[in-house]
Amino acid sequence: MGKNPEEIPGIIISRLPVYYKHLKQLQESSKEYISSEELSKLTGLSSSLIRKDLSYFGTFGRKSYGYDIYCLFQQLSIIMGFNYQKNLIIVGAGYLGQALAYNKGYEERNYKLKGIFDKNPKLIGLYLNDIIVKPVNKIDEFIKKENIDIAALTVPGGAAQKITDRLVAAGIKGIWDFTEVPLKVPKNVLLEEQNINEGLCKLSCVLNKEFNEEIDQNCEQK
Amino acid sequence: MGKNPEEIPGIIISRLPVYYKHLKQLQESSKEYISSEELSKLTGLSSSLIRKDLSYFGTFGRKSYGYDIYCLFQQLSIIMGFNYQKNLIIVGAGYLGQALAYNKGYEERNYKLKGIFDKNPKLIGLYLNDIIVKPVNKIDEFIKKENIDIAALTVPGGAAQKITDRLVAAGIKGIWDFTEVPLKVPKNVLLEEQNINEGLCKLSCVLNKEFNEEIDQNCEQK
DNA sequence: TAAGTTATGTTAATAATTTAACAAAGAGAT
DNA sequence: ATCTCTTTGTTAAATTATTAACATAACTTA
Repeated sequence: MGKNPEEIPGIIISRLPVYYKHLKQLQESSKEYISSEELSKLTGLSSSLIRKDLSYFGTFGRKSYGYDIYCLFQQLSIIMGFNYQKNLIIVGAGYLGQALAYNKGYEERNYKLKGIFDKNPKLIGLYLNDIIVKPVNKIDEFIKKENIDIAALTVPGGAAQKITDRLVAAGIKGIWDFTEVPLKVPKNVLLEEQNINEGLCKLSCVLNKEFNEEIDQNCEQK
Repeated sequence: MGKNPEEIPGIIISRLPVYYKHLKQLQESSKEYISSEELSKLTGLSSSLIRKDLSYFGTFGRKSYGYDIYCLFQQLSIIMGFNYQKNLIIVGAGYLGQALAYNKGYEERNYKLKGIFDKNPKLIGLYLNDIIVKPVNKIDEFIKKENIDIAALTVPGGAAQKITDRLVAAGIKGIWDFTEVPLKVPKNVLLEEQNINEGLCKLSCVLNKEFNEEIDQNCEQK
């Protein structure tokens, strides 16, 4: 049929990696099928929600068996676009950029790390995971020639918007943004904010809540 | 009053770092007040939603002026628990662990990096951002003695659950999880999954959607 | 001091998401 | 072949989240 104009709800997309992670692990077991009820126990999501999420993309289950683990994993891979190659560059070869250079997650998702760029002369020429760090002034040409789809942005906040504009002008399709500053990109460019420190915010926010509740309880007891 | 038993909805918590980021940047300008309407333009969230989110925590605005940028920033910091110190350790001193050792985000959020652990003898003894890498067998004692609240987990997937159990047994309050595997923790321990590669999933999922739509359109034209 | 603006905080309406319920399909047992 | 059991995919209900509307408060100008 082709559910063309309808966008996949972001909230569903955000759960796909959860299913993916568990199905990947399940493949190491001898289990062949898994029910939505079992998946529910593993993921903490309700079985109803899992069935609904999956049914959004098609009919993958088998009545009274459940889902074929291998097939569902393959289907999810296709849904998440892992079946064709995406070309990636890293912009900023500091500590975080280096960690991304050695990240193990690219291959299974069919991302191909094509280049690493920095403006610091001390880093240029360095090899990271067999890829040489190039000067950032070659970046525009490289994006066009090598058909780069996605740029991981790990530059200091002050430089971020300027380099972003440049990436956009060169035709980048998506930015995997590790900076801490608000970036502006045109609507046709994807911006995926991967703010590391957001996790710290959530953790202390909830810890703080629990901490305050303890205090409240102590007060009430008096 | 004390809104005790009610938990802060996760969806609101997830927007707090967005407000925080923009207010931080706004402090560099000479602006003193900002309206929900202006914040809406910056964040892309509706002004109504912004007012509602903020009103969840109290009455911070001033009629016909808007919000005092500095005060709101301070309030958000308190809400997210940045007003008291959280002690942090990094478990796993590989590339990602090293990047986290040099992460600049701790100080402003009042996280204190107290220790780094690894089992690899080649890494033990190494100094990362002036902190020595210790052997992982000292970790239990360290957590208790140094009152560690949060552990950043950057070990290989295979070792993750085992070390998690150990952290939990030692009394850790939260785990900032960078592994790719599903972890099990008891309900009283916070688990914040900071899966780096989730961003790649979302990016290619949406790119894939657009790619398929282009194909669909080409087919229809025939 | 009154009229006109601005922008909040909150209530009401709408939309999105999740859960619950169940009919239908299929498998296994008798 | 029939009965029972399992588990899906889907429809309906309940819940949660977002947007729109507006009364109220406070500032500005005349």
